[in-house]
Amino acid sequence: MVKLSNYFLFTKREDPAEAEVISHKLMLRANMIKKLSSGIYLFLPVGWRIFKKLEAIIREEMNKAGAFEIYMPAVHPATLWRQTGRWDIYGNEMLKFTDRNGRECCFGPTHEEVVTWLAAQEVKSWRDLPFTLYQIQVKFRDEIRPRFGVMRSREFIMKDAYSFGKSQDELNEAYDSMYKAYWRIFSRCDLDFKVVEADTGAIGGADSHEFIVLANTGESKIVYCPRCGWAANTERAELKEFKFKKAKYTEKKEINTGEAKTVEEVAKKLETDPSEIAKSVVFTVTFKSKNGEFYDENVMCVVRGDREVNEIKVQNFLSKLKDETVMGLKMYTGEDLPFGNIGPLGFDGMILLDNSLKFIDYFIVGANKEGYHITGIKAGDLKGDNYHWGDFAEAKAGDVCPKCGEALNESRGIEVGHIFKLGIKYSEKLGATFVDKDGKEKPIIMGCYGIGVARTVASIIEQKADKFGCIFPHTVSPFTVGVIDLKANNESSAVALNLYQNLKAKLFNPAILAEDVLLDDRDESPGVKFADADLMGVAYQVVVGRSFVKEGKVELKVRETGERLKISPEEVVDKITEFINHKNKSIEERIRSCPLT
RNA sequence: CGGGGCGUAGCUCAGUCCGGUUAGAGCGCUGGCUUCGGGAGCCAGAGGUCGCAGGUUCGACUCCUGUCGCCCCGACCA
Repeated sequence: MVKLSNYFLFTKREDPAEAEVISHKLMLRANMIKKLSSGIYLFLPVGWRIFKKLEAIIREEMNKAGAFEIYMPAVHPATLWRQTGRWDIYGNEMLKFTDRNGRECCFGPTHEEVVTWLAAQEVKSWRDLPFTLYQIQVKFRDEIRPRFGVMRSREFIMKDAYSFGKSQDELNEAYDSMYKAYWRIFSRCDLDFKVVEADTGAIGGADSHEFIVLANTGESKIVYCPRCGWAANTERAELKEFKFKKAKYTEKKEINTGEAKTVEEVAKKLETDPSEIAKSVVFTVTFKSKNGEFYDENVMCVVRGDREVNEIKVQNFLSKLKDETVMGLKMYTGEDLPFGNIGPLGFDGMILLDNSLKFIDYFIVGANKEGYHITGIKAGDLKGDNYHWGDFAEAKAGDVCPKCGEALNESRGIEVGHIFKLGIKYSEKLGATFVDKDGKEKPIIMGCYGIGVARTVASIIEQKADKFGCIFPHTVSPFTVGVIDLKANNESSAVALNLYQNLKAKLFNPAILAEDVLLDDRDESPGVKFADADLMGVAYQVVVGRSFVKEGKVELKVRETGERLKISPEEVVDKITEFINHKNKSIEERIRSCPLT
């Protein structure tokens, strides 16, 4: 029985001071979540119902994709994480502690180590493969700055899946099947999302895609091609060519640029385009060598002046080049360099040159001397053992699509899902091997696949909310139907109760082990009831009030479209079923648009 | 980790600069009456060790020191 008169719901009229973005404000106001401490939240009945409905969708799709559900512990021994080297790499984001016996532990930020340990324990033969395991479980990541409510919280629940196979083909197959499952999951949430090529970050591996919900408040930036559909995270987007520029200064010459330091200042002073200035940035890069020692090295990165350096690309390039782990990089802060006048000619150290510099005939570099720059430099002038050409620039709108040449669009979004082809990165280190048909012992080939469950809920709100509150499709709405009893007269309440009984029998939802219908029987004014139903995002609202007294009809309102119908109480169940079927059809259509079939 | 801001009733905030009786408002809450289609009205009421700990002072919500918590920005292009 969900009668609001005795339900646990305390909605707020005003925006809480602590919230910045719409989804966070609404989740707090609708009493879906409650903050206990920075980045740590309780889920309350309304919020937990939404969560449970989404969780059930995820579980259903994972099972349909052939994955097996398990549950792994939150607390892990340090030894496992030391074996993969991630005890250090994960750094302060991992919550570490020591138990009463002095054993070092961590609260798991992810589960590659544990699940690979499991596979190492159990898998022996090629006959045992392939399989995919998943769990919906709590994680802890001690984020630098938790933000936006449950969108970036420290403790959070993630669906994480791990595939194990004996060949690249089997990995590809598992990867594609997760891709399709994710497509179905986010389609069933009625989300507008894009799948983009992504960087693999701390998890590691080769191929990777992110599922990004388009929203202006998102923390991810993506570029996508309006013609061929190619899309990538700007951190990752491989750029092959740039719009070619012609330089104003073609003569090689040292010139006085005085106080001009930034690219913009120098370009203004020389009355030319910023793209003609080479932007030189020096990083202090911390490496971890094979024998576990940390050391720093200064590396210069040079991009065309209209570009920005992409640190992740720099990091990935360096770790591949040296075959060592890059722990991180910072801007170099030493006093010995003439900042604003530094350049790749005569710099003592490794120099990374971005391909964008090849798309201008001549450019201007810092002279490594206070107040001076050198004009008329060609890409060919930068030669030597310490020079490395590569892709180090961040993609942005207007860039050339590497697949078809069209100008790219840029958008912001929220990363709700991420899939990786891990390969043998973890299985090798943790001894997860199998004996193949040829009698040889080989490492298992792995993939991993994650969804932020609460983040997905927040992103639905973020993308759909209006001035009245949350909007959900019935698939994840806290209540598919809300019967609002305005207590117009004695008879009307009986009709409302009756409607509620009929609907809840029909709309019992096994996902939440409860009926999916709400009865607002509170002694409140009509405005309060309408406002609360809208705030929570009740998908279909049946109002029993004035029109019932006048004409014996109730009003059916569709939250998403605002559409209102006056119908007799007998028609309500059929009409709602009709709306739901219609919505399901459009969701089906979205599912069918998946590029993988 | 650096910078900024905030902490006063359940919530949103005044008051603090310039120390001085019983610390305020709106919303919410309790009781009563009226009302009943988009956050109703009137009346009566409850609710606060002013984040915490020290200090200065005849006197501290107010000034000083420390501490805890929360939020925002930055930690990236010289």
